[in-house]
Amino acid sequence: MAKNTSKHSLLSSSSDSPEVLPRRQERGARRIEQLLDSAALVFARDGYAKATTNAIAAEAGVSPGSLYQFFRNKQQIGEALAQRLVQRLGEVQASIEPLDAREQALPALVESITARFMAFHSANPAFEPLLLAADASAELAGSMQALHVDLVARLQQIIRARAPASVSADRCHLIAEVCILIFKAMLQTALQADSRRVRRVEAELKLVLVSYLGSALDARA
Amino acid sequence: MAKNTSKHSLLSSSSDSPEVLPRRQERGARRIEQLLDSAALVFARDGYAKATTNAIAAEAGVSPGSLYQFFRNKQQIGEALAQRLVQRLGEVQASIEPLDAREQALPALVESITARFMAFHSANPAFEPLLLAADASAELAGSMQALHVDLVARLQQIIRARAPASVSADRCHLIAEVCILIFKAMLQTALQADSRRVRRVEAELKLVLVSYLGSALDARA
Amino acid sequence: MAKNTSKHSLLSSSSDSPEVLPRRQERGARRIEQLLDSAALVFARDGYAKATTNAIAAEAGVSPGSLYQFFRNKQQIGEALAQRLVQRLGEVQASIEPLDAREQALPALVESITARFMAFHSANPAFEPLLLAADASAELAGSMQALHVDLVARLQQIIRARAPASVSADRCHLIAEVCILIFKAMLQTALQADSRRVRRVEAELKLVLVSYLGSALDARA
Amino acid sequence: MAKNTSKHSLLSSSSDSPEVLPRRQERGARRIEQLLDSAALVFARDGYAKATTNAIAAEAGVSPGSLYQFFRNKQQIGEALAQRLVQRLGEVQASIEPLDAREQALPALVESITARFMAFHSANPAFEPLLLAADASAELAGSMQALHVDLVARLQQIIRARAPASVSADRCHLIAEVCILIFKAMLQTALQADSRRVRRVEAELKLVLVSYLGSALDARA
DNA sequence: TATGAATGAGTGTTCATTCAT
DNA sequence: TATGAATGAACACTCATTCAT
Repeated sequence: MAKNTSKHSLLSSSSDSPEVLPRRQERGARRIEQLLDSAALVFARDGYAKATTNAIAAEAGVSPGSLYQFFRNKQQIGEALAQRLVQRLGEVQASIEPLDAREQALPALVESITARFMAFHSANPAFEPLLLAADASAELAGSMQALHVDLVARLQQIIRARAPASVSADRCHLIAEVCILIFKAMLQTALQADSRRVRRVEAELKLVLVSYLGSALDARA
Repeated sequence: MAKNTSKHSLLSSSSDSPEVLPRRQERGARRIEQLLDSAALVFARDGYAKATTNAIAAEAGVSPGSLYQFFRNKQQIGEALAQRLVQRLGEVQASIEPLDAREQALPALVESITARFMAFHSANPAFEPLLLAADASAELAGSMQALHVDLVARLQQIIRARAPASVSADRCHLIAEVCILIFKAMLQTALQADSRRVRRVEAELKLVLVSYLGSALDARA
Repeated sequence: MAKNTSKHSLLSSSSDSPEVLPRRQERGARRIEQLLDSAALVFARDGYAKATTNAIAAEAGVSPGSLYQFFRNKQQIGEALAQRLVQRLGEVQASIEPLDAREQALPALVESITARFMAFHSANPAFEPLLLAADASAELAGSMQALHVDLVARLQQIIRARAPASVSADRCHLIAEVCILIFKAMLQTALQADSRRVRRVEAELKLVLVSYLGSALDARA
Repeated sequence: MAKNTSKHSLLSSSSDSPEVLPRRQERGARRIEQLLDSAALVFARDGYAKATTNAIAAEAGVSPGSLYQFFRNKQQIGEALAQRLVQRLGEVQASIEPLDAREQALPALVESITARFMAFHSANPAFEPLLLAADASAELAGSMQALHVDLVARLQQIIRARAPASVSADRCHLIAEVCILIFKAMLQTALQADSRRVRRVEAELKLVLVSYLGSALDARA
């Protein structure tokens, strides 16, 4: 039942699971985390395409060969990173109490979702380069798709809680998808040097979401 | 009418006569167009980062060396392509009669702008990979910036024509910028195989824009 | 006696134990020697400018990539070779008992210095192409400068031992420098096919040196 | 008898030869001179090996194709330049009254020869890079050999005039050869930035020559 | 398990030379 | 004759991946 025996769980410890994990696996899991951290750093610094596996290994202070003990190839590193992001997203959401979507005013709702999204982005610097790489070269599309789907699913739940009965589940899904698209757009401006401009664009995108959700979730729609 | 509207000449004209361009330069310009066409194809197929200059040359049916007769390096090919997009955008806009922005209903306005944008995208397959490359690696950021600025400026004009006096030019600029961001997001879904889903997302993004512009350009705002 | 007199290590030692060098590093150092040998051969055969890194790798029986595991680029290969020459020069000088410069007659002194110089040249076929490359393209000038300086310094010592007190250290330096210049000129004839002519020129250059040193070190000068 | 119908003669004019040269050839000769001037410049700037034919053409303001109308390949350009140097050397020598070798004191003789040599070097910036290229890659050795031989022959004459009868022609040749070697060594220092050092070395090399010639031409030798 | 040397196809780019105009 | 585009083999160098130790 406990799903968090997953190797890569940040929270897993040797005692939280009834079956005691061998030291070996534990060490291996720690190593993987460490390597993914380095990969995230390098991807964030150089972008996925320009990042080299050697640079990742060097960043982690291990040899290239060691890297390949844990990952079949570069792509798999990206995929594992994406998986980790999915998982962390889950942890974040689980750790905080769910938004009281029904009660909050739309602007406040958008504000809080946005804030979380941006916070997640800040805390996970590999988030955005992976998103871009997935769009740009389709080699990561598969694994990032999982992240996308996860993101959409989470948002869909919130939206459904808020939507009038007249709005179908399917429609909610679509709406969630579009919101995610807009969040991604936001992400890409977030990198820019001019932070004042970034803040203005962010504020504006919140307005976009509020307006859009206002129309889309209108009971009369 | 005059032939020297030659658009992309990288060659310095010997300036003998303003009227007649030497055959040589004409041929050179044609070659450049042809090479850019091939580059666009390859960028669209493989993405900017994975595209190789040799592949571009092969696609154009010329030797690698020929490519470098016209472009200093790979980056410059991307830049020239971006320039060409800027210019084509201008041509498109010039060729059609200006939108009567003041008269059209908001949905119709959004519809027509979107349609043009998507048509441009379809007609220029390199548009989107370049956009992505610019976001992903910053080596094209400079030249794509120009395209972005151009896009924003054009949209800003339309928006200003439509906006009430209470909305400042600066704000119009911001609004235009945000719209472009949303258009870009649209682009990225446009590539997907499932065309039905694409159409639904597109329809939804139009709703996004209509809602947003409705709020943003509201005289009472 | 200790093994860690390893000479050319470009690798940072992990400094675990001063006594026993890891096998790895030893192998690496050997490989570097081997690669430099091949480089010396190829430089000697083709000259520095025309030598290709691929040819050097092929000569060493390794892949091009292997070369770059040890050297950043072609220039660095030349530089490492120059360093090795400097070091070997030191070894040679250390291995033989110092010339009793004060006692020997000038012709005998010149003869023995010349003989060593030419022997060194014969034993190190890359000596001369590197010297030429340094003169011709300035990209190796820096590292060959070191060799030049070393050469001059060694000769200066010998000359000072011999010179009367009236000759300043500075002047000795200049004299040494000029002698080295003449040695270099000698080197360039040493390559020629006609060995009889070579021997005659060599004999003549010794006369040059004897005459010159005779004048320059004359107590009355 | 008149040997200066040679195409490349700097001094040839349409009237100095009994057979009137067609305009075509005249123009061609001028073009060749012009191209060689550019080549000299580029060789002096970049060295022979790094100089590109395209750069030479560009420097001359002509197309690469034009260059190959006059020279079969890069090597031939170097060779033509060498030939021109030989010829200019002849002109220089012819234009000034011959050294009164017999009368001058040795130091004065050396001084004047050196001065001419260095002046020639300054006036012909391609002199030295070609010399180096000839030594470094043997592809120019043939044509530079001609220059070398010419140089030696000229010097041999002077030396013979000065040498006592006891010194054979053959020996004079050898002496001349060695002097040229020393001159070349001088050339290589002449490029250096530190002009004070250059002058000191030059002075010293004159001493070398005086001492050497003093010994070599001594009647008792 | 960890290392780091080894691999080798492939990358962007160059440049002497040719050729159509 | 002059042009400049075209050529293409070659170059220096990279990097994802493998392998001997």
